[in-house]
Amino acid sequence: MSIHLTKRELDVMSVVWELGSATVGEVRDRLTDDLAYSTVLTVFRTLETKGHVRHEQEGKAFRYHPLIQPDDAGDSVLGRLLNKVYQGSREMLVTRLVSGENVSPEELRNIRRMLDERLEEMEK
Amino acid sequence: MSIHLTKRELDVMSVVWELGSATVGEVRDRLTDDLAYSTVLTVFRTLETKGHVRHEQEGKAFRYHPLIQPDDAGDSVLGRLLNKVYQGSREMLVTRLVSGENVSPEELRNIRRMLDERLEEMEK
DNA sequence: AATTATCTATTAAACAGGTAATAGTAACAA
DNA sequence: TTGTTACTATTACCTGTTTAATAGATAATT
Repeated sequence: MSIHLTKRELDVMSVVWELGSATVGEVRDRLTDDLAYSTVLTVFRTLETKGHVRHEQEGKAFRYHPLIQPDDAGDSVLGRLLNKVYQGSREMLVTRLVSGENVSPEELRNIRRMLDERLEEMEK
Repeated sequence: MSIHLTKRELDVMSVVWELGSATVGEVRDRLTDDLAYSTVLTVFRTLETKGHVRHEQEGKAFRYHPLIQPDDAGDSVLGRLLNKVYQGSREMLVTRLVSGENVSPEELRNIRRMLDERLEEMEK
């Protein structure tokens, strides 16, 4: 049902999503942790086995394409977080999300506007 | 730095937070998955090793008390989710959080009000 | 053509997570 | 006091995750 990614798998998928598609080398260069080439390759292998990416040949290398989107992976985490940590209260979760210094007023206003639109949508 | 809980650890902590404190039996009774007594005990053991709970004797049983709060555990998950899945965009995350059928207009309005208050707070 | 660099494939090993059986212990009930 | 019950302690096993060394293949370079 819901997709679970391990920490490393998420690290790799994150880069793939960001770039649209990626090779082992590209991912390796972007990861903060300095992993061996074969390590990143192994992660891609498992991701492919699980059906989360596919690859095509590009020169001598493989280029990997995502078969799942961020939301697919996010939903399960978000759901568990919501229920197990914030007792199902979206408000509590968002409250925590927007507390902290580095959150700009603009971002808050954007979120508010999004909520307005969604509320209007629901009225209809 | 940030606290990481595994799936089962989170299941157990969730009950402990909800009840304020809990014994192995109490947790076991509340979990949807039917785990052996010793399984739940083992999870408590690791939680205690990691410093997330402490216990005191109560009759012949142990009563476990939380040493971390929901937010402590939530922040790391939320942070990783925000950065790896939603590319740092809180708006994208909240958008996904409030999409879905079972979100009431009231809840959305409450969140909006919370944002208003927080925005006002920032003006000062 | 030979060398070098870059890639994939294979294999494996160390570690963490999840589960529980079994043994031992303490309290309680008859 | 003896048996039963509810608990903790110990130990172990299986699976998945993470990491990488090494070998083999392919492309680029000189």
